[in-house]
Amino acid sequence: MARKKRYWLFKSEPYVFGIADLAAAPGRRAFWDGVRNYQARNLLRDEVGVGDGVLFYHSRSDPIGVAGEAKVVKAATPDPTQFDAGSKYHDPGSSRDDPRWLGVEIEFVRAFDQVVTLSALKANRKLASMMVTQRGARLSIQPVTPEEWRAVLAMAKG
DNA sequence: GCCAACGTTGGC
DNA sequence: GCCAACGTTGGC
Repeated sequence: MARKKRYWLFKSEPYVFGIADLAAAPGRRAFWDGVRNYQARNLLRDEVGVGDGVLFYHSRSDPIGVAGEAKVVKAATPDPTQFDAGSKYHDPGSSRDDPRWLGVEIEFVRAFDQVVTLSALKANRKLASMMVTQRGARLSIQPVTPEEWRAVLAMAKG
């Protein structure tokens, strides 16, 4: 019996790495690096699995919101940027024997014709308790319920 | 660019 | 182990 599919929202600043970059990546896949928050790291390590659905969210952009859909294709492995002294994600306190930071690999599924904006998410009563619509929700890897996932995809069609 | 909200650090 | 200071995130 396969594990149950889960859903997530991954935040990214599109001028660093956006849905278009994922679509243009080799094999339309990319390693999700740079997560440097323990709560997000723990989700990647313990909860995020192959086959899970990902809402690709653009933060600090215009428009802000969910820009497309991706899926997890490889479970968490050590994030190589933590060992790279030239990377802005370098963490001198992490060792190869006991890596502190992890990342998963995701694959492009589709870009929405129009971004489902944060203001539209906030206006949808079904999404009143969705994490991303809450004030001050900074977590970069957020759990999404199946109901929220369906509601967001329905908005993308509309 | 501002700044509120949040996470982390470090003195005690 | 508390909590003030500091650094970062991210909507506006």
